[in-house]
Formats: sequence, structure tokens, C-alpha cells
Amino acid sequence: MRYSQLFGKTLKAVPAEAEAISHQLLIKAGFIDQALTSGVYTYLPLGWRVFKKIEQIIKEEINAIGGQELFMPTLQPKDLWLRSDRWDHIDPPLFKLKDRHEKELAMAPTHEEVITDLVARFVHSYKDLPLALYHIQNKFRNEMRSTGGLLRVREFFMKDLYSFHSSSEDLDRYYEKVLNAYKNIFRRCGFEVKVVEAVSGTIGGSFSHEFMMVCPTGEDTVIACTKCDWAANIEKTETQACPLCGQPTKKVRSIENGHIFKLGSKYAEKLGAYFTDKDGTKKVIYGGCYGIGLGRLLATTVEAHHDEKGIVWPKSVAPYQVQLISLSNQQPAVSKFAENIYEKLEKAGVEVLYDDREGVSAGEKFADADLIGIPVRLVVSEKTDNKVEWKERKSQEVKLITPEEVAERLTEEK
RNA sequence: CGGAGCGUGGUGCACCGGUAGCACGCAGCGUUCGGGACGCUGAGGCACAGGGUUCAAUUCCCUGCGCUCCGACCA
Repeated sequence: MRYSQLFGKTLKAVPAEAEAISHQLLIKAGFIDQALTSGVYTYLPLGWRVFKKIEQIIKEEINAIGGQELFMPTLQPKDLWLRSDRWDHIDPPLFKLKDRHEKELAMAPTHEEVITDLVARFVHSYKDLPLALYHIQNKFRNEMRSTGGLLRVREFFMKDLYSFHSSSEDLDRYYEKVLNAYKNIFRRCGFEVKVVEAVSGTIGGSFSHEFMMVCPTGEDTVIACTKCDWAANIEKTETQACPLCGQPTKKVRSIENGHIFKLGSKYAEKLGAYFTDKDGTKKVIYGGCYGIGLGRLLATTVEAHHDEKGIVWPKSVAPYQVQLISLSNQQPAVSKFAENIYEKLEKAGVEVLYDDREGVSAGEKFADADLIGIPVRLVVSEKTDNKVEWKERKSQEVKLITPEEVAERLTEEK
């Protein structure tokens, strides 16, 4: 991609409402637009590429534990929500609307109702279980307040996975698998999470865990051991000493990046999801649900990976792997050399953002590259003398290498 | 939902009871050319909306709408 053609520009000043560092950087670097309205954001091309990377990681990990992707709608009938008794009893409340016939609808905040109803009509035998279904879909939540840019919004993409089982033991087993898959997802996005027991809120169920990234911007507080890895939700525990190692605990701010629930039979009973077991008896289907907010995950990644100059994307989710900067200074030879490298990399399938802008100073190009945070920066100029300067975003080291070596390094990394 | 504040070119801000300026950005020309260069020129605003006070309102008052912050809440 040629930077000169890329939609979305870096900014020097950001709107005053941007408080969280991830919010500021994502706007400044041209990944998202300022809020369209409170808690509603447009992803610009750069931001959307990162989103797609995260989406891919999630799909791989969920597919690996047997998740089947489907797609469920946003508009949902009132009747379904009355059956689960959540039409009026859910927090944050539903966004509600009426169609032209005055029929009431809800904008989906989650899909327990739809999927349980669906499964109830498709699953009749123990042979149909277990089953894991998921989708990545737009959710609408009537939050009291939106905060921190992408950290808490009213319209957002969530990966929601639902599992269905013939027994609570089988649910337990799958729950552990999801827990591990989630750890993998966050690790692949470049940060470690603390897994804490949580309160289940209006989603219900017996047991739930949250995945927290410790970070001062976070809105949640967890109790963490000062020595070992132990942590717990503050709503669950008030302990001075770590139950594992006895060391003192402290309160730390954190961002909730995922939440998983053992629902048991709650929705199945309300929505009539039963199956016939081996012994011919009718039994209720056990369920779990598992959610990750993609935009929040994206913002959290920025919270975890930035410095004073800008974002420092992990390779796994970077919008491009390389930023090629041409300091051609209107010298056709340099320009041609840069074009050549760009074309070769493109042909080799390397994701490259090529800063081909003319009449823009070196300083500005460097500053933009630092801000955007692509892992590898290549510079071509008169000084590099038919070689290419290689610098990684997270280090200061600069190497001068040949175009062939560049191609080699980048293709072997793939 | 309680409390507080703010709405002025694209963005960030200033000013003022006498119909608006600055910086960045944008356009043109020229000089620059390895860490956000510089000069000149130019375009761009019914001051959120409606009502009121006043000779006169962007400025004061009221209402609405929008946004932000603190709190409470939170799958």
C-alpha cells in the first residue's frame, strides 16, 4: 500500500475527549476516527487491518477447540427476550426499537437467547452433543457512559462462543479448553492476562472467569499477589494475603478483555432446549458462553505496546509488517530504487506500507512511522547507496543491508 | 441515573455586549531535503439549535440537542 493513497491521516492534535493513551494514539495515528457519537467509532483502513488480524487469531484458536462459525442477526424479537426474562432485566439495558407495524425489537447485546432457541430446534439427541458455535458480530449495549475510546463503547464487535453439553461434567471439561484458548489468544496479541473468578451479573450462571490485563487505564480493579501470579476479582475477594503463597496482595487497575461463563441449564430451561440421552430419558442441555470484545482487545494491545513516540505493534497484529520510507529528495535514482523494492516485496506477499510521499521531510516521515508503529522500518535514500536501512520499531539498532537480504529476512519470517 | 463542565474554520484553542482571531492542517509558488524545515500568497466560520434581554448577542438569560469529566453501574 502506498502511503500517499492511504485513507486516514496522522494528526498532531487529538480531540480533547481522548483521555486514554490508546484512544489518543489510535486517533492520532489514523487507525480510528473520532467518535461519530458517544461510544460509536469508525475504523479507518489501518485500524480495520489490525481488527482483521485479531479476528483471524481468534478464529484460529476457537476453530482449534472445535468451534463452528455461524452468523446470527442483530435485530431480535421482543418475544425471545421475554422468554428469558431479560427484556427488562438486563444491564446495560437493551437498545429497543419498533418496526412499522409497532412490533418491538431489540438490537442484539449478546446471543444467548437466539442461539439457545436455535439449538433447541436442531439438537434432539445425545449424538448431537457436544456442540460449540460462535460468531463475530456487532453488539449494541446501552451503556450509561462510554469511556476510553475503544475501551468501552455502545456498538462493538464481540466474538461470542456458545457451547452445549449433555452433562455439567462435559461442560466443565470444555470450559477449561476455552480458558486455555483464551490465554493463547491474548498471548498471541502480545500480552499476558490474569484469569480471575468473577461475578456473573445479569448473564447468570454458576461460575465465571474474567481475563484481565493489568493496566492503569483499566476500569476494573483486581487483587493481585505482589509475589506470585495469583489474582482475584475485587467483588469476590477481600484478602490481605495471597492464598497461594501468603505474600501481601495489592489492588491493581486492569482491563477486562474476556469473560467466560458456565451457564448450566439456565437458558436451556427457559427456552426449552432438551435432548434425549442414551437411556431414553429427556434431559436439559448444559451450556456455556464465552466472549471477547475485539475493539477492546485492539485498544488493550495499544495500551500494552506503546512508547512516547507512538504505537509499537506486535508483529502478530500489526497492520503491515514493514514500512518502507523513500527519502528520494526528488532524485529519480533513489525513487526508482525504492519503487523496485516495494514491488518486489509486494510480489513476495510481504505486507508493506510504502511511504512514497514527495515533498515531505524526513523528520515527518520518521515521526509518522514511529506513531503508526509498524514493526520494521526500511529507509532508502541517497545515503544508503543502493542498500536499505533496516530498523525495528522496538529497538534503536540500525543496519544497512542489501535488498536481497531484506527480502530474505521478511519472507522467512512469514 | 446523580453531580460538574463544555459546544467558536477540518483539529486544538483565544477573544469580546458593537457580526471573529491564532496555531496546526489544507491549496499555490519558491527555497529546503536523515528526525515533525522556511518564506510569501490563498481558501475556509450564519460562533450547536430555538427563544428571551438589549439600540446592538458569538458574548448575558432560558429551553432543547450534542459532547466530556466525576460518581454509581457493567455480560
